[in-house]
Parts: sequence; structure tokens; C-alpha cells
Amino acid sequence: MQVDNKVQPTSPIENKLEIESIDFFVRMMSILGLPRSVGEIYGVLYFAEYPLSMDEISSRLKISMGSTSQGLKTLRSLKAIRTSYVQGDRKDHYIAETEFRRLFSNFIKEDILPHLDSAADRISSMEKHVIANPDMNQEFYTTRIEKLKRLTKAGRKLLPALAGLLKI
Amino acid sequence: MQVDNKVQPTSPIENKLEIESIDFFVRMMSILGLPRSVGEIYGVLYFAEYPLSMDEISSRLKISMGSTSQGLKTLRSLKAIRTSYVQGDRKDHYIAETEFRRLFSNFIKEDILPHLDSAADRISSMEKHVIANPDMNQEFYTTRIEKLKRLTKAGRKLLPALAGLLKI
DNA sequence: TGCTATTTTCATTTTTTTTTGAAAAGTTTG
DNA sequence: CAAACTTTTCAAAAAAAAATGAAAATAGCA
Repeated sequence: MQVDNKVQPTSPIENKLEIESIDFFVRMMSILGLPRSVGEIYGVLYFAEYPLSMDEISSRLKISMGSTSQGLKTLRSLKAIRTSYVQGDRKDHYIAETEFRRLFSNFIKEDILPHLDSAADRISSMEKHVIANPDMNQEFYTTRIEKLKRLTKAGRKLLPALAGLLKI
Repeated sequence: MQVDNKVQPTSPIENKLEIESIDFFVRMMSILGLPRSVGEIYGVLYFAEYPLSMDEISSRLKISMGSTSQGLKTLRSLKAIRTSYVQGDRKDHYIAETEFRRLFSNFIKEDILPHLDSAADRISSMEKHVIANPDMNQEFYTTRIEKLKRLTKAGRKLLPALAGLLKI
């Protein structure tokens, strides 16, 4: 047996708020380089008073189930949302995680640190080239490489610490 | 009269280093959401032992003058490069600015803070909606809006401070 | 287990971003 | 100041990223 499945109607005022929320998070997520749909979904969930299912989200936003599924996957991997069991409905339902500290911390771990790791590899390869070739202007090149090392080292330390500084 | 205008030939080793530098900065800049060509140009300049002209850059990278001009413009606006006068050549010549601290500080000022400003506007508009409508679940909505305020406030404080923490 | 509801995947389409290239604008110097 | 050189601009093309939609996979229930 199926429970009432219609999209919950929101009042015009709540709807206006929702639109602003979506706009807000679309911008925020775009700073982080995340696609529009991810911001839209989080925006809807952030001001939802009860957990929403995938098709509620997709029909409120008028985006496809495919996009919605992808977007939810991204948000899940960032731990920006979580699922919540809703009695009598077999669909999954989602709630926004509103602790931004954790959200950022996960973003840094997932989307930034891996880049810094591959950067480190690149740098040691540069080093080998320079050391292996005494003809090169050693001072110039080693100084520049040193700077890159310090940059990535600082990034690796600073960025994870950043989330901790967010008193939110 | 024109001085020798040929592209300075780089040794195969220097070339290998240049390729790695380009790769490195293309990745770095892409974290910051900057286009490929911007990373490439900075990558070439970072390990250049003397100032390079626009067409040296464009021919080393095999990208169009248009792209090169655009990329240099972006890098200039971030103060990631500066021009340097070269005797007997009327072209502009560019040098990489290697103080990453300043580079970041400019990036934050230019590309991040403006977003936070528009975010602040959006938030006050949300607030007005909620206050003007006593029917809404005031506690729920004001709590969520409060969080957004704290988030943007923290961002505005923390991000500019971040560059200062970079001991590079 | 088999049936149905729900979610995910992924080839294709659409949209957005970036690059190109040529014309326009701007500079320098003889 | 005009001719040659250099840089910028911007419409069009190309490339990259994101969304769609339908088929496949998965999960829940009788």
C-alpha cells in the first residue's frame, strides 16, 4: 500500500524563501566548484522542515531524476546531507546537515588534498631533473622548487586546520 | 630596428622541467577554478630565467595570442605576474610573481569576497520574509538563517586572514 | 521468490566555458 | 604623423561540463 505521494505544497512565502535559499547555495557551491544542481538540492533541503524524498526534490526543482541522484550522491559523499527513515514510505528521505564546519572539512579532504598529493609527486620529479643536471642554474631552480614545496606543505597543514577555525 | 626575435631555444632538460611546471600550475589553478591557459602561462613564467614576451609565451605553449592576452590579463589582475622592461625590445615582457602569499590574498579579495557580499544581501532578504510572516515556524527559520549569517561572517574574517598564515 | 517501487548508471543532448583568429585599437619610432 | 609592430577585443568554433532520460540495477514487500 502506498501513502499519499503528492508533492507537499509550500505556501507562497515559504516558496520565496526556498528560492532565495537555492540561489544562495548555488552561489556558495559554485565558489567550491560544485555544479549548479548540487547547490539547488542543498538549497531546497536547507530550509525544509521535514525530510524530502528524491522525487520531491526533483519535482520542486524541475530537474531530472538522473541529476538529482548524482547531486545527492555528491552531497552524501561530502556528508552535507543524510538520510532519514520515514514511516510508511519506502523511498529514501534526505535532511540537510547544517554543521558547515564538517561540510568544509570533508570538502577539503575530498576535493583539495588529493590535488596536493599529486602536486608533491610532481615536485619531487622536478627536483630530480634539476639535481641530475649540473649545467642548469642550480640556485635559481632549487630556490623556485623550494618555494613550491613550502606552498604545498603549508596548504596541507593550513587547509585542514581551517575547518577547525570555523566557529559555526 | 629589431633585435633578434626568435623564440629562445630551451634545452631538452629545461623543457622537461617546464612541462612539469605547466602541469603543476594547471592543476593548482584549476583548484581555484581558473582556466587551463592561465595555469599554463604561469607555469611557463615560473621557471623562466628571464622575462618572456607574449609571443614567446604563446609560441612555447602553442596557444593563440588571444588566449595568451586573456590569460595574462587574468594573471595581472591577480598580481601573479608583472611586466618588466627589456632594453631594445618594444614588446612587453612578463615575470612571475613568486610570493604566493600575495597571490592568494588577491585571489580571495577578487574572486571570493564579492560572492560573500552578495550572499549577505540574500540573507537579509530571507530575514525580511520570515519576520514579515508570523505564520511561519519562526524558531526553525530564524535558527537556520542565523547559521548562514555566522557562516558568511566567519568566511569574511577567516579567508583574508588565511593568506597571512601562509608563511611562504 | 517474484513483482513493483525506487535509485543508479551512462550514452546522448544541452548548456556553459574556453579558445581561436581576425579585425580593431593602441603604441612606438623613424 | 604615418608605417610597422604589438596588444586587445569579440564573434564564432571547439572543448568541457552538466543535465536528461531511458535502460539496468537494486531494494522492499507480499
